[in-house]
Amino acid sequence: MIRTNPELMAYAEKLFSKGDWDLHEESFGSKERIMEQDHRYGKVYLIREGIAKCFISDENGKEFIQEFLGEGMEFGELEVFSNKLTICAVESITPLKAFSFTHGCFSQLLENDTRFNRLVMKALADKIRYKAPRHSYQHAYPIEDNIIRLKKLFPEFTEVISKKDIANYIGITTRSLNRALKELKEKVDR
Amino acid sequence: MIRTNPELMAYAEKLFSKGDWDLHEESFGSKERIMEQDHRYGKVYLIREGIAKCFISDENGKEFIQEFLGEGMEFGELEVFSNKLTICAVESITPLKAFSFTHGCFSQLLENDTRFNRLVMKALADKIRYKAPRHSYQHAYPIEDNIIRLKKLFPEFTEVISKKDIANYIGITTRSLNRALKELKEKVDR
DNA sequence: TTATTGTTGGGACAAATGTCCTTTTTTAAG
DNA sequence: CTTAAAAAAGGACATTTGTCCCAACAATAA
Repeated sequence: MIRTNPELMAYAEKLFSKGDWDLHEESFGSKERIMEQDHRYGKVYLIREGIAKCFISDENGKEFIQEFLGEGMEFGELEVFSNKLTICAVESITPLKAFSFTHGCFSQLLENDTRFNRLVMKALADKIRYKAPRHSYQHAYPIEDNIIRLKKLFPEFTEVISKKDIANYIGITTRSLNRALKELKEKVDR
Repeated sequence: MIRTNPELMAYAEKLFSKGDWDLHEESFGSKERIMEQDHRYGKVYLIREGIAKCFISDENGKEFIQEFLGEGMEFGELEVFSNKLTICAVESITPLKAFSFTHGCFSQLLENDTRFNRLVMKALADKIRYKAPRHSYQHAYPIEDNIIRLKKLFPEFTEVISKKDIANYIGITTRSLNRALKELKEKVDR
């Protein structure tokens, strides 16, 4: 549920400590908006510590959460390749520390550092791999099954993430989430 | 709805005609299963001509279509980076011609050909960009709106793709699709 | 402390969607 | 041309989920 990428994390740490590259660390408080949707930025971020959410919102203000980002996850990287506007907003859930690359620096690293290139490529591939079954599962099964699945994957999810965010992640209303949670508890009690 | 990638297509064409690389062309009839889910293959395909569907199916046999692949779209490339099993099955809808790269060849191209590397990277990024709003939209809006949207994007979609596939793409049953289509027509007639 | 706002939990009803079948239409095969 | 098989359309009903509320309970600021 909260995705991480230890390998990329470790490599970024190494790059940072070597200091050859124009790599910075930025800090954010919790609930801070780091990126807006449909905007243009010149930076790629890589989370060093903390949790953020990456989400799309529509005209009616409904949010749909794409991913919860943990250590080693990047965001803002898609815009390096296509020069389009951001599709997601990113907001910190906990206080955050993140590395930031300028687009230029990120591009140069991709070109000159084969290992970095491969790690970023793999990170992209993983994002795709991860999304596919998630959405199909959410459609195909009732809400209850989805919650059971989340609980197995990430037992403490209700403590870290608000009900609203969880609902927006599954793509349902909080009302439906509560209903499902209640029915689940009743089943367990019986 | 049916995705394409002309840039990558053109570049593959060029690579193929130069003949420096171990690149082959394969042909498939319509409704042929090219890749199974949860299997391992040693090849990456790039569609040269025709349309295929890429889908996940669950234990109950329900299919959920991830993408309709047209010219210039790759599949089987994710497994080059992570050495895991396929998450999707791929089946041709129309007769198909496709380039095939061995994993080895694909990897070497990535390492030695900067332009190829960048094109593949961009293709991955586009797959992510494309998926995000699609799923959020499908959740947030009623079926009818989704169909109107598809019609705008791809007016002739009912002629090429079966109702069942369209329903599996939107993540609904054929019954619901028919109901929505009927109501739409009635609204237009009035 | 006292408002104030935000989060959570849930009742009642409406609307959307799925399930199960049957009928009609189209396509393919003999 | 006829028949079998597959795809499309839709009726009737059940179920799920959403909408619109309101109440309880924090957490926060004044």
